[in-house]
Amino acid sequence: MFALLYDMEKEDIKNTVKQIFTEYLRINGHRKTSERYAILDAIYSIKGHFSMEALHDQLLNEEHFRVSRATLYNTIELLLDAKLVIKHQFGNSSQYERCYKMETHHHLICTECGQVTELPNNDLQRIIASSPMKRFQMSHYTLYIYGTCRKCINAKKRKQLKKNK
Amino acid sequence: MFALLYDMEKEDIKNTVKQIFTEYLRINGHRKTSERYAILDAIYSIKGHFSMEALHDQLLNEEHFRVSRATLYNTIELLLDAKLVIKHQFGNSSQYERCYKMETHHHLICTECGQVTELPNNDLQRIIASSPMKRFQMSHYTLYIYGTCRKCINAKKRKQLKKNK
DNA sequence: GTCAGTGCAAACTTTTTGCAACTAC
DNA sequence: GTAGTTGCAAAAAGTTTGCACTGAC
Repeated sequence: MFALLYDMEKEDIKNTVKQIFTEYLRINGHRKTSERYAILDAIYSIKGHFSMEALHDQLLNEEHFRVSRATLYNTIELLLDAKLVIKHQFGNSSQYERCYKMETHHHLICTECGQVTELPNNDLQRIIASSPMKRFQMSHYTLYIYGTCRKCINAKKRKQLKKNK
Repeated sequence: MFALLYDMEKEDIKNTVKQIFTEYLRINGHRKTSERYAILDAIYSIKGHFSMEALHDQLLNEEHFRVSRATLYNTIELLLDAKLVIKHQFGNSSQYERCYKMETHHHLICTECGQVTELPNNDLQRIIASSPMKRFQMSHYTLYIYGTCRKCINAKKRKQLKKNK
């Protein structure tokens, strides 16, 4: 039952972003192509952040929809502009994330293994949003906290112990 | 006189990071090569953030020292590990920045023109540093605030006015 | 019918890698 | 002398671009 409700909500969001995107395309004189809607749908089916490759795979394997990389990059650009997607740059390749109705969260990035986890913190969010900024109109922000995750802390400890034996 | 003092302080910092690096190399069993020290020196001669290309140019033109890209990437890796340099990823290429005795600052990134400016904010810094994080050992963080800079806000306004005429 | 959008492949940019030569230890 | 480092060039990875074809309007 709860799962069903959750799925309905997810479909709601998908429909809403589709409407927002349609409106965006209309205002900016862009065409409504099946590729663009397929890409938007795929993105809003992915839970966390994703790379271009992952998005391409999602489309191909889950939605059985093949698009060229050119179109992918093209469409992401529109979605960024429409504020439906946000771009990150941890690691070596760009990472993207859907951002409509997403809870605010920050990113913990392990410099040992590259794992990215999310850290919700509303207080921090509020403070940053109300931070005084002269001569600058803020649209969004990203906070990346680098360090060592539990797993890698333990791995390091084991390594150290072994060395001292 | 003040300029002189400032220069002396700058030399002080250069010497200190040199010592830290020497110690780092010793502990980790790496060799002390002239390339490594030249790169460190070049980095601490650059004021803000820099790309690999800019660093290569700085070495070639200002310090008259030629190193291969392989060595540059190699050495930056050591400097990151030694916590003497921090890595950013705005734009398309990685940007680096010296971080010994740097005042804490955050980055305002204009999504129109790509300009990056620095925003000092110690309150924010304190709050982030004391933010509770389970199972994660923080080493450093980066806060990027995206939006539109004054120059581009004005440019937009002018464009809008022109349109409405 | 027109032209924005797409797919494809080639080009470009940034970073990584393999290997021979070099040099710090 | 040995093994870590360097330079070079080639390869890899990620992104952009040019061009002919397609399809939204």
